[in-house]
Amino acid sequence: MATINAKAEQKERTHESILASAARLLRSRGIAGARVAEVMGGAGLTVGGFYAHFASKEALVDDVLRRTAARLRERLFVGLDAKDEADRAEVVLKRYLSAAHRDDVENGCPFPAVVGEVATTAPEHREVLGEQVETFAKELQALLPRGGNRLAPRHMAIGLLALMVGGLGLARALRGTQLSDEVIKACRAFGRLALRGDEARGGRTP
Amino acid sequence: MATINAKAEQKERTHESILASAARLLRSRGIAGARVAEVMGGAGLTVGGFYAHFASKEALVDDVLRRTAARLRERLFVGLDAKDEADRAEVVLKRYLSAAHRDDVENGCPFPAVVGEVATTAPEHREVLGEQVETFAKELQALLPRGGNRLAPRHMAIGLLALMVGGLGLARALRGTQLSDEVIKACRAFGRLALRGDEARGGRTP
DNA sequence: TGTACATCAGTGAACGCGCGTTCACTGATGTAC
DNA sequence: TGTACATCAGTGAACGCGCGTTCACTGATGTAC
Repeated sequence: MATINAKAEQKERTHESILASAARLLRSRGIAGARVAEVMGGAGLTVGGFYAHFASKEALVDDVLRRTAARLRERLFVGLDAKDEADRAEVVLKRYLSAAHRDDVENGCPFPAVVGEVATTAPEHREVLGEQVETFAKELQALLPRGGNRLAPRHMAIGLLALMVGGLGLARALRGTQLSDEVIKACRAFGRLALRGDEARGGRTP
Repeated sequence: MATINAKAEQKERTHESILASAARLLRSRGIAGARVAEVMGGAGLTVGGFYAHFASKEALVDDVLRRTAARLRERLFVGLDAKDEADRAEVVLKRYLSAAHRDDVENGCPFPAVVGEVATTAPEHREVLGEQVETFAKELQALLPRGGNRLAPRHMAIGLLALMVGGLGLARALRGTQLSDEVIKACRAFGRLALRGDEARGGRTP
């Protein structure tokens, strides 16, 4: 019997490296652009072996969406306990809307690469995307200061998410141009204004 | 000679109907999803004739992007002179972030369908997309009230654009779910808050 | 412990399909004389 | 005005290519006795 299951362990390692390769490709090339043969190549394997690990490309994409979204949340929401309650969301905003995040496509947020395709040609991933958007919004909402009075916290969280996804998506699409940098800066400032505007007591000025 | 150029006129009409068909398909299926054969079919023609009108699919997509973005601006920015200066941007926000706009994909904003692909698999359209984003931001900026003091008007315009594109993109990706409606509502409220927060005089509350 | 058999992750070629583009052809329109 | 020729928008089949998936095969690992 040797090791209890050297074979199963090896398979699990392979499975992980396929997922890692797919996670990189999905985020940098989108759903259609993440080709099965290339995913397997990125894991040091050949095409045919893919179906010993996943029922279909669709199943792979769903798995990868869940994992990359979860990893994004971890990275984005870590170490906020030490921060002042009023600053937490602003820290998230800065982490998300940064040139570093825009440029590190392979390890960043999967939403911008995927939202358009789910709307147009890949509705089969709508449910998973919905789950992940919902989870993200809920966790972000939990970080918001309680003092907000003008906007429901859930609306604040969803609005911030849309601003971040829209801003990062545009910035990535325009990568290399001056506008790309402006988009990041503008969305940061815009988000900060909304966050602080929610704290401000004053109504509209006459 | 008969009519001076019945042939040329017919060709121009055909050209327009190809563009109209492509405009519908590009917005509802994205770049890759808007197939040349289907575009021609939508104009009542067959594939082969396409190249009498466009040098390539790439050229068609660029033309369509320019036209659909221009038409969007017209629809979005029309009839605002009658409105109070402070309300104009809010009207645009409501027009853009509406269930009607989400559902009328074929006639709506082309950005959500296209941004992801330009970032991932179709960088050849980056320049045109950049032009259109720039133009949109400039025209939106011109509508903003002058009183704003906390946020540069250009940042306000770009932030609103990112929020709108991100919000509509998410809402379309999640079409048919409750979250989709929430996204629209939340982004509207979020954008309004930012617009009004910019007018408010008060700084942060202690 | 050894030996014969079973399992199954991974290989690499092949399959079927759909795409953008090309091309020989057609027929209606326009031109030359 | 009539006639022969030129033009060219549009047709529809074919081309080359890349994709997701299938499948017969392999060899290392695990099991039975």
